[in-house]
Parts: sequence; structure tokens; C-alpha cells
Amino acid sequence: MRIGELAARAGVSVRSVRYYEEQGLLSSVRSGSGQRHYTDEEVERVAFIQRLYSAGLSSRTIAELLPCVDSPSEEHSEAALERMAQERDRLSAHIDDLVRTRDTLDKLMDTAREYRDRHFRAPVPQD
Amino acid sequence: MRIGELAARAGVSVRSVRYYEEQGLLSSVRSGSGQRHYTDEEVERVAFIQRLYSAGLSSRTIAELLPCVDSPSEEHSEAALERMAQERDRLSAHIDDLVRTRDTLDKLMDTAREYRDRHFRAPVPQD
DNA sequence: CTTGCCTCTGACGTCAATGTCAGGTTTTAG
DNA sequence: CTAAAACCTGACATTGACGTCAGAGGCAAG
Repeated sequence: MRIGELAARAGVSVRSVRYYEEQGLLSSVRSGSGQRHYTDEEVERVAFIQRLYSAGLSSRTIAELLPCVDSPSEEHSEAALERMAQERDRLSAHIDDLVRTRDTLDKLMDTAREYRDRHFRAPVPQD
Repeated sequence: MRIGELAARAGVSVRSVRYYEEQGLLSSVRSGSGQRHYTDEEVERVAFIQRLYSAGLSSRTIAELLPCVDSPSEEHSEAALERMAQERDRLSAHIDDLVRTRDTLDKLMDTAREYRDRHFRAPVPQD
């Protein structure tokens, strides 16, 4: 498939796909006229890249992880495993942080609801 | 305390504190010479703002939430509650996304470890 | 063949939070 | 008193993942 279809199927923009290639996260086979062609597998790959981005990883970090995903071989296996473990930990920490923030928000909402109910109207069952 | 101490205590840069004020997230009492002065409470506030930022909220969104935090009153209570619920949901979705990504990373690491152990050395107890 | 859509490269624009610098005032320590 | 350190405003720089546009070429349908 060509880049438009890939982008649509993966749910990203055409611009992003080109950007991923520029960053070395994705490769393409070029037709004689220079157009990029992809296989079905690339759809998943692009989607996965997106998820890593939205997990807060940078292009550089993703570029360091993907080779391990592609071909687990001796050369990068150890380094990549460490890198992945490290990013996994960062991710875990971030998740914990978000959960704490969500808890804080929950408490704030409870407070606000209580206040509202006490002052402005009868209590309602919460959600 | 002055801005330097506040920033240090809250773990952010002086620049950021000024920026928060510029965005209406924080207020300060000015001394005669124009220097900002803060109370201990502001330290927590700044730290909380930081957490909202790192949770992916924008200045604008934070600005919409903080008034509710400060003084739950009729005027913004309903709207702010909705806003908070909405952001809470966004946050939850994001957390779920991150957890899924972490799971994927875990699986990748398992695969890599298996590969390594099968090909290059005797199995070791995992972690 | 032509019309319309897709693609190409390359470059500049954007946005948000923050860094950084300049040029000047204020506060603090010795 | 004086030098260092901290603060002020204002403005421009940066970073990263894109958006967007220009100008040119590719490709299927009628």
C-alpha cells in the first residue's frame, strides 16, 4: 500500500509517517517513481510507534528500542534489554504519578460535590 | 519567601514560577520594590501545578480547574465539576494506554530474554 | 488526453513550556 | 560601603512532533 493508506489505517497523518522514516523508525520500499510502499505489517508498527510516543518516549529512545523489537540478536540484546527495562521503569513511575494526580483530582471533586450539595441542593447519588 | 526559595522548594525553575503567574495559575504579593513574595502554601500549589502539567494538562485547562480548587462556589462549581470529570476521564484513558504500552514492553522483554537465553547462555532466574 | 487525487522533496510555521540573555534594581553578606 | 547574589522586565531562542504550503511529478478513470 502507499503512504496515504498506511497513515489512514494506522490512524496517523501522512506527515507523521514521513517523519518516522526521517527519524529512522520506519523504512519503506520505493517504487521506480520514488513513491513509498508498505506491507500490512507496517500498520502495526506505526501504531506501536504512536503508542510509544504517547507514552512520552522520544524519537531517539524509540529508535534505540525498535532494533531489539525487530531482531533480537546478540549485538544489541544486552544493551537493548537494559534500555527497555529503564524505559519500562520510567513508564511505571510516570503511571504512578498520573494515578496520584488522578487521586488528587478525585478528592478535589469529592470536596467540590460535598460543598455543592451542602450549600446549593439536596445530595444526589454519586455517579 | 521570595521566588528563588519558592522555586527551589517546589522543585521547579524560577522561570517557570513567573510563567505560572503569567498564565494566571499563581498570584504573588509584591514588595515595594516589586519583588514577589509567597507563603508556604504556594509551595504545594506550585508542586500541584507541576503535577497537572506532567499529567498532560495545558495551562488553559489548569487555569479552568484551579478556581474550583481555591474556592468552591456556586458560580463555577457546576462547570468546573464537569471540567474536572472530563479531565479525570482523559487522564484515566491515558493511564490505561500507558499500562497497555507497558504490558507490550514487558512482553517484548520476555521475548528478548527468551531469545537470549536460548541462543547465548544458560537461563537465569528472571529478576 | 485530461482531470483529479495522491505523492514527492524541501522549507518554513506552530505551539507550549521553558531556557537564556541583556540591562537594570534590590537585597544580603562581609 | 561594596561586591556578590538574587530579583525585575522584556524579548528572543529552543525543542519536538508535527502542520502546511509550494512546485513538480505520478497514476487511475472517463
